[in-house]
Order: sequence, then structure tokens, then C-alpha cells
Amino acid sequence: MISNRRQMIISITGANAYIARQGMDINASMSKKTITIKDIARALNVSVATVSRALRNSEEIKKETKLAVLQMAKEMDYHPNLLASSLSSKKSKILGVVVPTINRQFWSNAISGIENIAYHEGYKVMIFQSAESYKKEVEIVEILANSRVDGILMAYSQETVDFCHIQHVMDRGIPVHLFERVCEELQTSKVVTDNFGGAKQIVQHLVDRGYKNIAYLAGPLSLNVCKERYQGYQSALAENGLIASEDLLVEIPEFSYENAAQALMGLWKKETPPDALFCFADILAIGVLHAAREGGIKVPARLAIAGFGNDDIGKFVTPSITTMAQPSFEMGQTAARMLLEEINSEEETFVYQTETILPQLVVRESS
Amino acid sequence: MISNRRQMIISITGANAYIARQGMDINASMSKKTITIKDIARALNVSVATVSRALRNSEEIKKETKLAVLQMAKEMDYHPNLLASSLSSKKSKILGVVVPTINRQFWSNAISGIENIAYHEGYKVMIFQSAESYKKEVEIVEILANSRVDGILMAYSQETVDFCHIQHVMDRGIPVHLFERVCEELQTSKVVTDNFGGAKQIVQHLVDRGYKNIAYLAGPLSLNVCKERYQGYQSALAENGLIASEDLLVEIPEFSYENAAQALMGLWKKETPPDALFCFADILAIGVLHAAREGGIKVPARLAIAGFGNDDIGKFVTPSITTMAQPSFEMGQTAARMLLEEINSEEETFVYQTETILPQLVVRESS
DNA sequence: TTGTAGGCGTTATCAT
DNA sequence: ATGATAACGCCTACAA
Repeated sequence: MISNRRQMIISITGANAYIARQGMDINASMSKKTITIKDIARALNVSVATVSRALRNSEEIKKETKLAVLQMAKEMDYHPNLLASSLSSKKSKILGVVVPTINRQFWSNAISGIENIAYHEGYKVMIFQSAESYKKEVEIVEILANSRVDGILMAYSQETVDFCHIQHVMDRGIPVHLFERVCEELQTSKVVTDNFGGAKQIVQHLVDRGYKNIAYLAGPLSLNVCKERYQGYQSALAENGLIASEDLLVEIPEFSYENAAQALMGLWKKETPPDALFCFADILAIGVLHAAREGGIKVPARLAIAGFGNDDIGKFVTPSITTMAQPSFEMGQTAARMLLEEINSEEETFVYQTETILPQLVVRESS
Repeated sequence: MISNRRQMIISITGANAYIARQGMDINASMSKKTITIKDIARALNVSVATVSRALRNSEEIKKETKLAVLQMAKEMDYHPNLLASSLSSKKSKILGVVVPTINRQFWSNAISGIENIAYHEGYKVMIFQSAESYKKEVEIVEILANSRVDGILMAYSQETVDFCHIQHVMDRGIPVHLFERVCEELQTSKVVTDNFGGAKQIVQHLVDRGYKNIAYLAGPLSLNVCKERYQGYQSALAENGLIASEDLLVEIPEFSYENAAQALMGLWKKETPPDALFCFADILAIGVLHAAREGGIKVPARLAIAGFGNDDIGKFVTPSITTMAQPSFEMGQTAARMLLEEINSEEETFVYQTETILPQLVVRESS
């Protein structure tokens, strides 16, 4: 445990240097008066308007004055106050992001993609996690709107069935784009995975491999993602003359290794346990795989496992997990790009689009 | 590809309802005049000060007026403008976060912990990734300072050897707390892992298991974390009469599975390849494990592997990875708590502390 | 307990 | 090309 007392660092540079030259008492000014465009204007004997224009590199300003302002700004160690700028210009250059959680790979990757694009376009990113709570989500959306973010990217919580809070901020004039978890009720741009097609494809793959009694381990079917993959699963089975019995559907309330493990145990106790298991997400597939090994169930001999998402982890476990690759980073980028496009669009009638990302089948050892 | 035209949703509720009742023309007010405390004041025939106080639940206000204001605010669909509030109060209630990347588990967990605490304390979080670039980091720090964040949490980039940019924002009066990646030069609070002790412990474990030729796969030794774990490694070897030969140190420029795999290949070509490999982070351990399997190297029979961090992945691979558990989520929480403590501290002389988190040895199959 | 009025630091609209 | 000046929406002494 090392601890230091805060130290007053006295340096005759930057702002203080300027003040010193003006003949002011340094000690009296230790409250560190922050330099504003007003100070620059006074020092240069021009108006604040001129300074403001010069700093924002406006065309309608003489080159020399612009240079003079820039130089004086540096000399006085001036730093713009973005709060004031935002208040005045009505543009905060902030994007709001709402995700269920930050610490699952899909979401952190998506956030990374969002930040990546935002940064390059000069936008900051404000991030919140709803923790799958509707109540929290409502609060968050309100906070973001009140913070005057220029737009919101969100994947709503699994509790969310009412979308008034989202509609409400849209009515306030704030563009909202949905990604991954979307709904029909809202007129927004959306970035989604082809869940139906993806699920169908991977289940077809299982069928092709000879598996006949394929179970689906789902998250809450109230979420479009979960339901769509379920429908893809059903469709694939139907096309192959197989039935998706109720018995083979397990819906878990929360995504975790443990819940997946439990689900497997439950399935295994049935009269006719499945010979393959399609999991809504890789995290579940991993949990199942782990439980299978502990239970002495050979994978893929007695049980094939397939996931969805292509988290890093699936590649390195033994046996490695067959999955549908979802480019989460790129999804974040796409969502951010589309949102910025709407923000920067002049027209009143922005055309909302739904961008569908096609996942890729990655066949590995688990099937 | 579904696409919809933006729709004007006309509803006689909220703000418009109020305006309608006032006899104003709805169509003329479609520009959605945002309601301010001024409007509430006018409607209630009180001053803006009263409204402001009532909304902030000030003590010095009569209960009835407070209620009246609150009710009218709701009726008029009032939403506070946090930008204006921040500008005026000089508190933005925003925390800035700078990390190398969001999409590695350690960092996303830490961010999650930070957001978690921040949210509960009424703070928003603005997140940036430096991508290990010094130049970008300098820009980011400037942006955060200009955004008037109330404090900054950061883990600097691996390129960063000069800390003036950080000192500069501190001089501007913005508290900065360092976590995980810290340096001696800066007088700030810090949250660190006991890297020396942790590395020593896990290497001692390897020695105890009978391994004698233990290599260290490091990240850039310019980072304190990498160096400290190196020193712990050296110390453990020394105490056991073993030598940490230069030959057994591999420094990779960037954290990736691939680089780790390459490093193993390099080591394996040596006259006397190592019999154990301590990796700076789990991600490297996984890369090495994967390469070992492909190269037919039995783990742990011919090569023991140990990591650091306890990412989820290490638990599920075969053989599972021995590692030092680093509670990243809690580190984020701790860092956030300490920063908020400084922000909320009245005193001029805040006592900077260094919080050291002890990692836990997790022995698994790879050793 | 409530009101008045002057900021907070920029931007934007008119003039000149 | 530059200047005055009024917003932007809220907070906070200081008065009353």
C-alpha cells in the first residue's frame, strides 16, 4: 500500500505563463481560471465571434486572423468546452449505446465496432448495460435523451415487451437504431442477423450428418433472436420430415454455462434423449459440452453439439464447436455507420433500412 | 431487405397535449418546441429559480410548490437538459474511460464493473479504446477533458512512455485514476494486480511440479504489468536455484493467439526447448496450447502451460489451463469507486492510494 | 420560501 | 471579414 499526498505542481507554462506575463499574481490565480474564447478575443482585440469562427476553421475569416487566433489559443493553453458548444449548437457529437451486458463477447465486440466507427467520425460513445432489466432500460434511455445524445444504438433487454420508451425518445427527435434484438413495432433502421436462415442451415447440417433427434436449447422466446432461430430449427426439421417435439425444446431464463449444463441434465433424463443439441449461443454450447464431458457423454458420438455466434472459445475447446459465425464487430460498425448516416442526413424523410447480416456455417469437431 | 419511409406520428399527448390546451396551433408547433424550466415557471406563475430548486428536490422549497412543479413538469412532458445543467453546475456526471481495447475479456469485464458502479452513483460512462496507440490516446484524453468529464479511468497504451498528456489533464483539475497499467511518474490513485507476487506464485507452482526449464512468454516489457510478471518469474526461479536465461524469454509485440503460437514454434526449435511455459495472459496460453496440439506436443507431459487472468476460455479447453485469477470486473468496480471518492471529496488534499488486488492461483490440467 | 439577475462558454443571427 | 448581441437551458448568489 503506497499512498501519496496530492502535490501542487507549480509550473510557469501554458495558461499561467500567459497570466504571469499579463502582470497578474500567480498565487491569486491558482484557482486556474479556465481560458475561454472571450479571453482570446480580449487578448487579440477582436470579437468572440471572430475567435469562434477562427477556431472552427470557418471560411469567412481572413487567414492572418485565423492564424493569430490559433497561435494565441495555443499560447494561452486554451481548450474548448464541448458542453457549451453542444448546448449552443444542439449537437453533442455523442452516441448512446444500450446493451444487455458488456462482458459477453458478442456485445463487447459489437461495442468495440461501434466505438471504432464513432471515433473516426468524431463522435463519442456513452455506454450503458441494461442487465436485461426493463426498468433499468427505461431509465437509461431517458438519461441518454436528457444527455442530448445525437442518436442511440440499442439492443433491448429480454424483459422488454413494451416499446413506448423507445418511441418516446424517437418522438423527441432522437434517432434510434436497433441492432441484433429488434422488433416490428418500431419504425427504425435495424441491423440483424439472419437468424432463421442461420439456424436452418446449421440444423440442416446436423440432419445431413445423420442426427435425427435434435433438441434446441433456447433463450427466452420472447426475444426475436431466440424465436427466429427456433423457427429456423423447426423449418429445417420439417423439410426433412422430422418433428420438433415440445420435449426437445428447452428455454432457459438466462445465458450462462451453468444453465446450459442443467438443461442438458434435464434432457438426458428423458426416455429418448436427443442425439444432437442446437444451442442458441456458443456460451450455452460450451456449458453443454462441459456437462457432457463430466457426465461421460461422448461428443459427437452420442451427442452432437452446435452453437451460434462463433465466440473465440468454441474454436479452442475439445471437441471444437460447430457454430454459425456472427461478425459482431462488423455488426457494431454497420449499426454505427447507419445511425451516423441518419444523423447527418439533411432530409426529413430518412429511409429506414434493415441490414441483414448472413452468418456463416463453421463446421468443427462437435458435429 | 425491408425499408420503410419515416412516418410522422401525430399524437395528441405529452408536450403537444399541453400546447393544444393552451390554444396554440399544433401544426405550427410541429417543430416540437422543447419544454424548459422557463415554460414550467410561466405556466405556474413562479420563477425559474423555484422550478429549478423544486426539480432538484431542494430543501428550501415549500412542499406544495414542489409537488405542483413536479406535476406540471410531468404534464408538460418536461425533460431536463443535462448539457445545460452540466455547463452551469460545472459537473457533467460523466466518467471517461480509456482502455487499449474493448474486445478482450479482461478489459470488457473491467468496463462492465466501471459502468456498474458509475450507474448506481448516477454517473454516465464515456468509453474510448486507444488501440495501443500513443497518438490516439493523447487525442482521447484531450477529448475527454474538453467534454468536461468529472474524472478519467485509464489503462494507457503499450506505446505510452511519456505521461505529459495525463499530467496535463490532471493539472486542468480533472482527477485521473490509473488501473492495471500504471506508472510511477504520476501522482494518482491506482488499482493494480500483484503481478510480481502472482507470477512468482504460479512459477513456483510449476517448479513444485518438477518443471525446470521454464520459459516466459511476455508482452512488451515496457509495460509495467509485463515487466513485473517477468520479475516475479525471475524471482521464483532464483529462489529455486534455477536461472532465467535470455533464451527462455520471448517478448511479443501484440497479444494474439497467432503470435503465441509462433512464439512456441520458435522456442521449440531451440537446442533445449522449455518443459514449461508461463504466459503473460491466458490468450497467449490458449494460443500456445493450440499450437502445441497441432505440433503433437503433449501438454502437460512434455510441456506445461500456465497463463494469467483466468479468462473463461481457460476453464473449458483441454487440457484446462492453470492460471492466476484476476477479478477484472471487481477491479473495474474498485477503480470506479476510488475515482468517485476523489470526485466527491471536499478536501483539497485527497490522499492517493494504490489498491493492490491479489490474484488467485487456479491449478488445472495444463500443469 | 421565493424572486431577480448574472453567469456558464459557445454558436448563430444580424448588422456593419 | 468582423462585430454586437441574443440565444442555448440551467444554476446560484444575493435580495426580498
